[in-house]
Amino acid sequence: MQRLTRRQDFLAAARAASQAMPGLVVQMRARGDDEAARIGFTCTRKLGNAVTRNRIKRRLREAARLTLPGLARAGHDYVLIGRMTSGQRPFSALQQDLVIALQRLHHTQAATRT
RNA sequence: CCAGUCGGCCGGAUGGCCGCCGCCGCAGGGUCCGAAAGGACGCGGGGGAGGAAAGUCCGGGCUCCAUGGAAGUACGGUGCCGGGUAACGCCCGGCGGGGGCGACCCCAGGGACAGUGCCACAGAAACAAACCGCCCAAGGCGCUUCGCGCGGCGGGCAAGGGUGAAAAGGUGCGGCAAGAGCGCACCGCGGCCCCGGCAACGGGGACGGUCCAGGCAAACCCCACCGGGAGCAAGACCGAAUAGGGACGGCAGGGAGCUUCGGCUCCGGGGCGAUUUCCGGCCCGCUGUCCGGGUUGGUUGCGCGAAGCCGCCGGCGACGGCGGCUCCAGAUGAAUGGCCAUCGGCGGGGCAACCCGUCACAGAACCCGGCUUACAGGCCGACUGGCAUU
Repeated sequence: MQRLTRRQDFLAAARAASQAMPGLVVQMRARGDDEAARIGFTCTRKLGNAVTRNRIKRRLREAARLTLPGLARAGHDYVLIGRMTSGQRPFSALQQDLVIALQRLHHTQAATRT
């Protein structure tokens, strides 16, 4: 899955819909095309030193790798944001957080569209 | 065995499933993304965080910019001596001072007769001082009158007390009215000579008592030596559309004047705003090809190096020389992982099997050499002081 690399894309995603969960925050933005879904990760310095931030980003990436291919929708950008809990939370729970967040985002999108 | 000092090293291990990023070999065919440059997708093999990767404090390599040489000024840095090194503010070996029974540890450790400045509080005084004091003592008064006492003009002293971080070398003897390097001895200090050492410095000798005298240079300063600036977002290359720049060609291009025949000037003309008139503003044609610059983007710089390991030789050592072997991360919104199992370490519980909890500091970003700071736990070696034993 293609990664987000431009600051512009991250800022656009931040303005769009977001869903906070115990282990992470997910942002979703509809790009308005039919291309494949893309994904980005954000870990701020608030989360800790470089080792902590790296670990959180890797767990988020692994969760996305295992979860997103079945759930991500084409034409959307997803940004996963790490939280203080992302490093210690059991991996299965973190994965479940991601699934629920995606379901909720898709649900509210469908509701506002109609 | 206990206590301690110094130096070096490690800093979880093994396996399974699923992933990520480079490299090499094979294949060189196709597909996809992109305007291009370029990138992705196959099979096999192998590699993939640290001792500090950190702080970004020094020294270099490399790159661009600047620069004729030398000297000076300003600014910044360094500061016992010798050596090591590409270089250093680093390291090694010495010296001096201080601490420890000792192994050993600590020290910005040039200059305070070049000058300026500061030395809080206390104290009389912090650079040439006299508070308490010690001593001599005029005139005066009293008495038991060739003396003594009271008091003290004036003067001497810096020993004792007191203040202080520091008060003008220390101790002792002599000396003196009282004292004082005033004299003497020893110690300290200073320059001179001799000896040892490459040197810092050490040892010895005779001499010096105006030994005119404190500390701070991490206050300014003086002296000696060193130093161009910026940094991989350095720099190099590739490179579309659009706008703008240049060259060449094609088509269109009213009149007059001047002309060195290339053009120039004036008048007219056309276009732009919903439209008409007036006034004002802006523009001077259309099109094709090519060139240069350059944005998003891409490639490179980018890892064979002051490299690592082993051995021998030289050196007290830092280190150097020779020989052999090895190839060992290369990301760029940034790979080096996620999950699980077994073992291991530590803490707690239990006689035990075992159970529960936990696993330090911390993540490469152009590359090296250092310094500093952080760090659970552990290993090895040398040495010191005790105790015990033979």
